Amino acid sequence: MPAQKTLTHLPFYTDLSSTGRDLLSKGAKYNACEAADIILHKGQSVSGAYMVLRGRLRVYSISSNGNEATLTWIEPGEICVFSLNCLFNNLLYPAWVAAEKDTEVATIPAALYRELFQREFSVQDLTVHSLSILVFRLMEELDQVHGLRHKERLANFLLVRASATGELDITQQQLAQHLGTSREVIARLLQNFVAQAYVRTGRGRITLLDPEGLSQVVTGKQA
Amino acid sequence: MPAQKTLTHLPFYTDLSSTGRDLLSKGAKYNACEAADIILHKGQSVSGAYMVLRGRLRVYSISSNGNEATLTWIEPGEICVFSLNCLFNNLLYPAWVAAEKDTEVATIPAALYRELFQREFSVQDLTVHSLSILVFRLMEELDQVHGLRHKERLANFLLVRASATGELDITQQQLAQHLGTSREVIARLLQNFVAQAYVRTGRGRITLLDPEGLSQVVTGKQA
DNA sequence: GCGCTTATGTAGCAAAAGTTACATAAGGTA
DNA sequence: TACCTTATGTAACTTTTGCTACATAAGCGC
Repeated sequence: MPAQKTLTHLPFYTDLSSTGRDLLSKGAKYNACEAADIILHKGQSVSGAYMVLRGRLRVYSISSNGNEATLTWIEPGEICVFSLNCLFNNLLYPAWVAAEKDTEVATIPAALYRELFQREFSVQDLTVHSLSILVFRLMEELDQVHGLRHKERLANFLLVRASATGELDITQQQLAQHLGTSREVIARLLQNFVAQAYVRTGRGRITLLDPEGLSQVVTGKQA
Repeated sequence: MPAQKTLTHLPFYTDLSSTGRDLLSKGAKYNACEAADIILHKGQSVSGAYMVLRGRLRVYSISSNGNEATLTWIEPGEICVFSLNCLFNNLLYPAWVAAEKDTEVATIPAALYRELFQREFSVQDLTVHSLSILVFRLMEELDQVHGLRHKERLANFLLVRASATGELDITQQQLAQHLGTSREVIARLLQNFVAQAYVRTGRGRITLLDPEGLSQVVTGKQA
C-alpha cells in the first residue's frame, strides 16, 4: 500500500464512524496503473467501487465504426460512479475505462461498499451526490451533442478545459476522440479558428488567443 | 385528493415504516395535468420529488435553433429522478418536462423527501436505484447519439418501442422530436424503410413488417 | 359533402460531417 | 546529423443532414 495516498486522505473519510473506518481500511485494495492501461472493458462485471487517488481515468464508449468518444473523466478524489451504478443494480459496465496518465486507484469491494452504504450516512451522501452530479453532467453532454455542431462543441471544449493562461496540452487526435469524430474534422475546424485568430496551434498544444471570439462561436453568433 | 390513485399504491410504500407512511400522507401533494401542459421549465428551481401516478411525462431539451429532443419519459410508478437530482444538490432543473397525456403527479416536498431519505431504507434504495438506472439510460442514449446515424437510431427506436404486434402510434413529428431532428429527415428515412418493405406507414402509425431487416439497419449491415 | 386542421410525401439545394490520401513538420534518438 | 515516429496541414470527394417549399391525403366537425 503506498504510504503517500490512501483513502484516508479523501474528504468523506473524516465523516466515517470508527467502525466504518475500520471496515474500509481492512477491505480496500490499492492498484497502480500506467498511462493507456485499460482498466475496465465494456460489458465486464464490476467488482467494486473505484476511487481515483492520483492521476486521471477516462471513461469512453466505442462506436461500431471504431470511433471513441469520451464520456467523462474521473479526477483524483472522485469516485467512479459508473461502478456504483453497476454495483447497486448488478449491471455490466457500460463503457471502457482507461488511465490517461500514471494513476492510482482504490477499490472498495461491492459487498463492503453496500455495507458501508447501509451503516454510514456519509457514504449514502457521497453516493447520492456522485450519482446526481453524473446525471447532471451526462444531461449537459447529451444536450450539447443534440443541439450543437462540432464547431460549437469544439469551441466550448477549448474554453472549458483551457488552463488559466489559455493553454491546452492535447493532441488533435485526443480532441477528435472526445468529440466522437475524426482528426481531420478537428484539424479543419481548428484551421478555421486559426484563420480568425481565435487560437494558435502547436504540436500537442493549443493556445487561446481570443476567448471572446470562441464563446461567440459556441452560441452560434460567429463563424 | 383523488381516491383512485395515490402514493400508497406504489411499490416502495409497502416497505415504509408507519412513521414514514404518516409523514408521507401528510406532506404529499397531488396534481393533475392535461396533455401538453408544461410542468417544469428549464432553469426552474425544483420544489420536490415528482412521482407519476397516471399518464406519462416527457423530459426534453430544446436546442438553440428551437429543436426539441426527448431525453426520457417518466411512466406511472416512476419517480422523476431529475427532480431528485436537483433536490439533493440544489441545482436548477436541467430540462423541460411536459405531460404527454392526462397525467397525475404526486409531489413530495424537498424537505420531506430528505427526511424520508434519512429515516427510511426503502427511500434510500429507491433513490439510488432510480438514479443508477437513469445514469444507465443516459449513457446508452449518449452512446447512440455519438455512434449511430439517424437511420440507425430510427430503426432502433422503432424496434424498441413497437408494441408486441409491431405497431407504434406516433407521428413523424414526434419521432423527429425524439431524435432531435426535423420531420423531413424522418419522412425521408421512413420512405427508405417503406421502399425496402421494412415498415408500413399510416397516419399517426407505423407498422413493422420486417423487424429482422430493421435490426440489420441498426447494426449498419443494411441500408 | 365541404372546409379546416393536422399529418404525410417529395424535391432540390445548402451545409456539415465523414473518408481517403498524402504532404509536411516537430521531437526524440541512434 | 540522419532517421524514425508521431502530429499536424490540406485537398478532393462522398455521404448525411438540415432547410425551404409545396403537394397530397386523412380525419373531424359542421
